[in-house]
Amino acid sequence: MSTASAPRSLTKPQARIERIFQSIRRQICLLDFPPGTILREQDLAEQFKVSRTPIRHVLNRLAVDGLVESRQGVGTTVTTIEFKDLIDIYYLRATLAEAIGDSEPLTPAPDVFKALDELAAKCEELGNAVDLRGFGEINIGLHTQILRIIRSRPLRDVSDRLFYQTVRVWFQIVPRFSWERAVLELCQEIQEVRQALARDDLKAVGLVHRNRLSTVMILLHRTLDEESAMAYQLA
Amino acid sequence: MSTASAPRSLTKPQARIERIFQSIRRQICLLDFPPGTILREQDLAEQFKVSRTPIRHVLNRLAVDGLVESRQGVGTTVTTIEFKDLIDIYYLRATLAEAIGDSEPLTPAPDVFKALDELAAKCEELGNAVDLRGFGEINIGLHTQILRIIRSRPLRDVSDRLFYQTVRVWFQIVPRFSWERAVLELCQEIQEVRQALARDDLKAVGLVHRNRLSTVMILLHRTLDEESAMAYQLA
DNA sequence: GGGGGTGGAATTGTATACAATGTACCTTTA
DNA sequence: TAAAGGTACATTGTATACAATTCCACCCCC
Repeated sequence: MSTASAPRSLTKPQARIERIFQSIRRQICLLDFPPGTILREQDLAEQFKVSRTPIRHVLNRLAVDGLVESRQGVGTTVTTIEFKDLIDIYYLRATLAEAIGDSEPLTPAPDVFKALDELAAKCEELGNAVDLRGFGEINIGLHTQILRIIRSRPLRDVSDRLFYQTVRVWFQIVPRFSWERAVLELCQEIQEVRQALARDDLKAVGLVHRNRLSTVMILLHRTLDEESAMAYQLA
Repeated sequence: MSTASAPRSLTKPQARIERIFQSIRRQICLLDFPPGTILREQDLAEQFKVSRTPIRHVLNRLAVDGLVESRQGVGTTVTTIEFKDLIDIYYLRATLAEAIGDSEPLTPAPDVFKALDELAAKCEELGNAVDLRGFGEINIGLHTQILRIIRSRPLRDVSDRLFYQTVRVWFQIVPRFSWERAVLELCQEIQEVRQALARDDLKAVGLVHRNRLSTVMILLHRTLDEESAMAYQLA
């Protein structure tokens, strides 16, 4: 991934680290770096044209979020989220989604609607051919817009972290499920969020979001049960 | 991953960083380092007998949690949590506390009871004289024990982070309120948590906890209103 | 032919020198 | 005298050399 031309003198160091962090996190969550990938600090340093030091800060933060794991003498590997944790996180996210609307109404910036419309358009196109990466990108896009209407900063921070801990699950779920239905439900959520937003009904936004999270959670439970059954058959 | 997970071995570098992290965080939250304090990396390095490098990792993590803030050329200062954020966090914590009991019952380790009894004893003693630091220590102790009965690791991690973002508020609240009542309510929560735990009623533990958080939240709202009134009078 | 030990290469963790930056104080000038 | 500018110092951010650790291939020995 090519980094933008670096006017280093104009960018504050913390902002640069933040950019690198988001870039690597995105690559992890879109499976450009699939689980198990070994990220070498030296390679990343060369890619981003910095030394290992700021890269280590970024990896350290990713490790706190559980997206990578560093072991001395081995390397920094992209993690696989435990299935059990995945369900727990989805339960948390569903709970928190209900809390989105519990604050005073927040009039969203006008470009939120534009962004949502663009996402909806892209999502429609997805129906034509299976494109998991595109699906992931739209998911991230929707998440980004939902974040923007959450007034409470702590809630925003927690939601963001939990989201990025779980996005990758779609790459496992969709193939075992139905591409058409996954796309359809994503389209529906975007539309419903947009409509709820248009009537300043934050509570509805939260509930729409909660319901889709809940759907995924049920799917995860089903998958877990199937795996348990498989294990039982083998035993 | 986070502080909630058990350290592997105290000899490994990651464990050492974890120890330093918890040490500094504790000192911040007990106001050994009051808000506004400038933490110099060199001083901390000498204090912990390491170089600046691991100290920087720790401070970086504390900065992510919002407990400190680093500015190049100035220093790393202990932050003051915004009042608005404080209320939001308490609302979040109250919401999450209700979710504690939503998982399958978890039989607590026997030493949880012992730890709670010790905390209760210490809390009784607090009634004799005002001791804000002791109050904070018991608060942290209670939190630590409650963490141990949360099965869901993601919920544990989030709860832990939010707790340490808000403990310091007691040092503001108690003086403006009533020392006796604060101690009494803390004692009550410890007792009620212990009782609920004794009958394997995790849901009750969560609700007891939620109720106290809710009490604090109301207090915070009241304080906020008073400050608004003051500002109004001045204007 | 197999098992275990040994050395080398690769990688993360640490220490340290240097660069960038902000603050305070002092100097100079209108 | 006050204000503007510059200079020195302290601090964080970065780069890099070195230490610690791990993995693996190779080889020796049985």
